[in-house]
Amino acid sequence: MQFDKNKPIYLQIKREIKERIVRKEIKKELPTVRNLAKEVGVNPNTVARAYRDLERDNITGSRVGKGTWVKGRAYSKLQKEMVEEIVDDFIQSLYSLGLTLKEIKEIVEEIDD
Amino acid sequence: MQFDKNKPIYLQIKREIKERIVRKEIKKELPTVRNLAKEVGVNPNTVARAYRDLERDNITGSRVGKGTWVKGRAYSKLQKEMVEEIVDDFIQSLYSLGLTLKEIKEIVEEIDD
Amino acid sequence: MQFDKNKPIYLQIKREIKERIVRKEIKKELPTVRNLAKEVGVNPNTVARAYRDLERDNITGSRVGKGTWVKGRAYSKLQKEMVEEIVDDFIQSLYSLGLTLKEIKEIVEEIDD
Amino acid sequence: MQFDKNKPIYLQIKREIKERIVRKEIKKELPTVRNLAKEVGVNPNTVARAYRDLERDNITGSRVGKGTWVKGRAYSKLQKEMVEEIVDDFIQSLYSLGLTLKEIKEIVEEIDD
DNA sequence: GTGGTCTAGACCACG
DNA sequence: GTGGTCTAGACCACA
Repeated sequence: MQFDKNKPIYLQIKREIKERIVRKEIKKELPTVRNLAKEVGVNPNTVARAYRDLERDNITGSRVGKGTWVKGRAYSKLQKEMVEEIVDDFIQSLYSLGLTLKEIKEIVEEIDD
Repeated sequence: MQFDKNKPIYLQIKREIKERIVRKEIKKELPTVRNLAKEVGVNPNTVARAYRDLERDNITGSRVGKGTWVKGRAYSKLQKEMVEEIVDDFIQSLYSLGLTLKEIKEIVEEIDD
Repeated sequence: MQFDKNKPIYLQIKREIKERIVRKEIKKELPTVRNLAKEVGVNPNTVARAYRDLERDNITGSRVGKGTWVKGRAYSKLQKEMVEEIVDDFIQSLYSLGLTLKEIKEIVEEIDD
Repeated sequence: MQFDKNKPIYLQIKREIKERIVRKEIKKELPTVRNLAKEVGVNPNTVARAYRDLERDNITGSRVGKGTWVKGRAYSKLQKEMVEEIVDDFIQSLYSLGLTLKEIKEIVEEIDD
């Protein structure tokens, strides 16, 4: 995995996990701390910190000896929350530049990539 | 001014200035370092650093005793650059969640705020 | 049964058993390891560990083929010990916040739940 | 500072800080991470973790280069929250042993330590 | 084998 | 000088 060196790695891992959950690549069990650490090439502590954050946000649960898993209702909640946040930030950012909602919609309509 | 504590203040000030330029609230003269520092409630050093960055990015020019001003072609360049970056990030973020361009456009169309 | 994830399950089970003894819901015979494991939804090993602890603390006795039982004087001893510990912890915790015994007593008097 | 080896040190530090705030021994500025680490004899990372937790709980704020401080309304909120939690736990624990509110109140009235 | 905690030591950018 | 991040490596108790 490639990391943006300007952002904390543990936050990038956290986001990656959340995206995998929303894309349904992770349905229940998360990789173990050590396995993911090896996979992405970082220290296990760094992955553990991302996992701690996810659990604090009520997205995952864990138990020593049992592993880490996605909580029951996390998927649908996550999907909705993340899309909303991204859209809100987008609108807000363009508002800050003085664009109107009409102009924003026109810009998006013309995207063809 | 409210600052997001996860991002360096000097970068938030820099962005604020750029937004004011794009919104044409600043047309030529920037506030003095001291005045802006007082206005947003931070150390003058922090504002000075933002100003240094803006000059390095060729957006502003300055001379001792003459203050700081927006360079000639900065406005149109800035406007285009910032909008592009915001839109690209937006599309990329939703792609990462598995959405298609069609779905993204539908979401934006339905915004009514 | 609901478990506090910050405490070892076997300790929570141990406590649950002790509470049942003090509440006289268990007078002599303890449930078998397997039955209790099924009842509370954990691995029998975890229950077995709790039972081992109880026996080590001289609260229960067991013999193969005869099951596990509460020892003769355990009830009154347990009752006294547990209440004392809870009360001491309570007083100590409020002392740590700077409250006086008088204030603590007033708080308790006003409870009406 | 003495630590209970059965509980995570960072949680004990967190609690200690909260108690100091409620007792008004800390009014605004917290000790720096490194100073507190030296004072209590643990690794700075351990103190940093406690501080992170406090900030997550909206009790403190911090900035790199500026230090850590108690947030404006944290004191009164903390005082109330901590007392409530301790009292609730106390009542709940004795309920679990089968005591009635009347019995609990009698026990507390008789404390003379 | 699992997550959790802790130490030691390093580096970084902010203010 | 400050908090924040990261690595390396160790130990622990739980399941």
